Amino acid sequence: MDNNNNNKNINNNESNNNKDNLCDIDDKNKIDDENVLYRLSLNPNKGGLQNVDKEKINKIIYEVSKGSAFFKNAKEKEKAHFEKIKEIKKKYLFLKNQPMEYEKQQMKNIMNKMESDRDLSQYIVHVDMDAFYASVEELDNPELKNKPMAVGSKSMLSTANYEARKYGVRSAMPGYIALKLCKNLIIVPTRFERYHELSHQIRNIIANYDPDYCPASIDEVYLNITNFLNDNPNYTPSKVTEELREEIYKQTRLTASAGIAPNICSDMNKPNGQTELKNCTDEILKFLKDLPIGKVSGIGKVAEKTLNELGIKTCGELKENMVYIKELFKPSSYQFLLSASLGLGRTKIENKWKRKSISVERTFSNTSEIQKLEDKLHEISCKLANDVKKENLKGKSVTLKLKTSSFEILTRCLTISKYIYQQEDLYKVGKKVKFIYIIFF
DNA sequence: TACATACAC
DNA sequence: TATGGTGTATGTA
Repeated sequence: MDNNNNNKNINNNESNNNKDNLCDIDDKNKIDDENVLYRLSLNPNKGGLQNVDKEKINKIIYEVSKGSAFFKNAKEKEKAHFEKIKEIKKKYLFLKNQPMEYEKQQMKNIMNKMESDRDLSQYIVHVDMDAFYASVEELDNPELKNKPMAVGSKSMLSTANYEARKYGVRSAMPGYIALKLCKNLIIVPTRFERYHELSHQIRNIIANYDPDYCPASIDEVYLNITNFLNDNPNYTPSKVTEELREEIYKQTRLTASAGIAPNICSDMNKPNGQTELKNCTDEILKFLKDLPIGKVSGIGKVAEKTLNELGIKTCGELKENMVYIKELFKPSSYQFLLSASLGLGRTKIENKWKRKSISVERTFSNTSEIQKLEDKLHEISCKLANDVKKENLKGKSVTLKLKTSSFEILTRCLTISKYIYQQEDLYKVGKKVKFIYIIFF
């Protein structure tokens, strides 16, 4: 009997354990996959419209993606990140149990110093075109208006109009997945020349308010309107920004959104809106207090998740935890996060951009034929030589980047003694980096 | 210098 | 059928 009972107990325990283990594995996989979805930037929570059925959208995206090599690769990366987070968490818990009195005082001093250096004299405006590519397509083809539409291809979308965003369609989403979310979605191909043309037009308008404006991308500009305000005392920052946006609309029939702030710029009121943050420390800190850290430019999916795992979700919480961040992160990350937590952005707009690299990359279907790879190398070296010639550049470091069929990215780099710029030389050096093929065969 | 990772758009 | 292209910064070895 005893034996039997014992056996039974053991059996029960074992089966319970097994069951628990299975549950754990199932749950863990489920959580992992959710994390992967989030990592893929397909989480509709971020940016865009709020009134989307997030659950439904995520489910569709998951069903389409889950078996793919792309998803598998993302999952591997997610696992690696999870390990890193575990380490950081461990250190964090340890630090949390320390008094850290000295460090806390030190952090207070650092913050006070930075606070007293805060420059509130400059009025910086960040102008951002609404769904730029999509809006340009609607402009040139009004029939597309009020219909769900995205710019790109079945493989990849650049932008979606607001009608399409209601279905969860987003930039950086493959078109074929977008079509599952919205079967009436119209996908139009990109026309970069046209976007550049309008971008140029928009920058000319902006130059009237600050000739030293700084383009941040094809559809985004930073400008300093302090001088303009001094020269035109009857204007307020809001009024300048309104007029500027109106002028853009008048001349291009495209809408822009803007953030006005002394040192932190945000696009809280999109589309076709603007938000002003007064040049006043209290208002800046109040704004930051509940601002999700992921909204800060420079904090992407990885950093956001790392911080979230430490229980830090807002800039206010970030500020409160800076003592620990200083110990847990690398100096430059710490410096960046410290500035972000205080809302210290740029107060100087500089547009002395100097190119540091130039590149060409092409994605092609899976192959392991050397000839095809060499043909590709030839193709990109031609395009690169062309671009290099246009800008009168030369270089002596050549990097070859390879994406495998499992979406792993490998780079191999070779630095040579003299500067080159001709296609033949680029191709030759590219071929020299051939041990990249060895990985294959 | 070589390579990887993160980030923005 | 199918998950891009260009450029920058930074950490690590």
